[in-house]
Amino acid sequence: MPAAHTVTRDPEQKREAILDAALELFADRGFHGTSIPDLAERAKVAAGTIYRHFASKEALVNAVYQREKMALAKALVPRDMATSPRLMLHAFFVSACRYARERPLSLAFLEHHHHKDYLDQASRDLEQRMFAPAVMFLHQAQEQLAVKRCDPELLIALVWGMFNGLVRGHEEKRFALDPKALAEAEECIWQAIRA
Amino acid sequence: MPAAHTVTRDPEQKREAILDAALELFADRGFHGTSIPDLAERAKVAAGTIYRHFASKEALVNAVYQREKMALAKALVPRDMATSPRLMLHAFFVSACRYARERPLSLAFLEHHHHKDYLDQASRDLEQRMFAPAVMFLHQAQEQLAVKRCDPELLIALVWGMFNGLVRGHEEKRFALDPKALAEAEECIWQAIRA
DNA sequence: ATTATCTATAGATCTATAGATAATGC
DNA sequence: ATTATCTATAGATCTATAGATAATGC
Repeated sequence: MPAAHTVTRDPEQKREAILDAALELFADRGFHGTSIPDLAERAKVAAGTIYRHFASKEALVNAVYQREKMALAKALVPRDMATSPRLMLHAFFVSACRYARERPLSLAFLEHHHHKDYLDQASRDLEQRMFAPAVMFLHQAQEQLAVKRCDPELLIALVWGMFNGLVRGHEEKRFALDPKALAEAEECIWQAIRA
Repeated sequence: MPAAHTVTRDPEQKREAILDAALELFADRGFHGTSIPDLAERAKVAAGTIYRHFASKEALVNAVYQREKMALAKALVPRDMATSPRLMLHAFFVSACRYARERPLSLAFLEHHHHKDYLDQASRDLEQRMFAPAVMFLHQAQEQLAVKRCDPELLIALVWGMFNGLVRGHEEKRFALDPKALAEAEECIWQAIRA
């Protein structure tokens, strides 16, 4: 049994603590706005310890990016492709809103660090994988004549743009996102893409 | 006539050169990612000169923010309120796209510096003034039963979100914004908000 | 004995300013 | 003579590391 003042020594736990602190501070102040001592203090870890887990500050931000991007991609993957296009959009919208509610810092971090020059190729590649199921769904829905026959990438940009606008407006307290507002927003998104 | 190696000494011109350099570098690398020597080099000015024109780095970024936000607000103000809601949206969309095409750095800067903690009250207040005409237009269009009767702020968030998604997707070369794609996108936006 | 962590700090930045220099106005 | 600009640098950061310390495994 360790002494009372002893802190955790499980390396994996420290690593997670550093990643969690990095998510919070990078989301809040940005990459260049956050210093290693800031991160160390928030993670309750010495500054030097960070460099035992990550080769550099850039390697750390890439690790956070990949962890969060994969978490978001997983949260948005559809349960089943069998239902109607309208119900598929509903499922997507509900999943996205749940993620925004449960992991707001993750979404803010991903928005702020999108396509920054310190992100490496592995981080950038996750962008493609994230929207791949959505592109497939849209193709299918277009063949059923349920969705407008534009470039699926264009439709995705519009839908994701609306969702981001919604999240941002809510964060800035320009409107509340009660069930009524969410239902209205979902219907707007559907009208935007339906054939 | 000044000697050949002499650089400009018009203070107003230096000030503009500093603001222009700041727009470019802050848009590209962010506030904390840009140093005073970086700015001085880009503006072809000595580092000390920047502090003669702006009290601090924060005062400089606020000056850029206010200049660009006002330019965008001016570009988006409708010429006349007499036409139909559909034509009003068309005029807005055309204006926004022209701004994105002609001043891409301005739009990127405003997106990246939106609601950052180093922005002062004067910078934040411009947000309200920018969307005021849009809110008025939406109220009017709702009374004509041309636009969905949701909270106008919600509709603005969706429309502006779609426009941002469009610009970002284009920057990332996920799709081209030729006249056909622009017309399709405009129609999606209209379908999203129409009654 | 080995390995993770912390302490302390080297060396390279960064913001901001003080004082020297050069260009204009009277 | 006055004012903008530049040069040089003080002082406060920052990233990253070297070496000391503390916790575990054999």
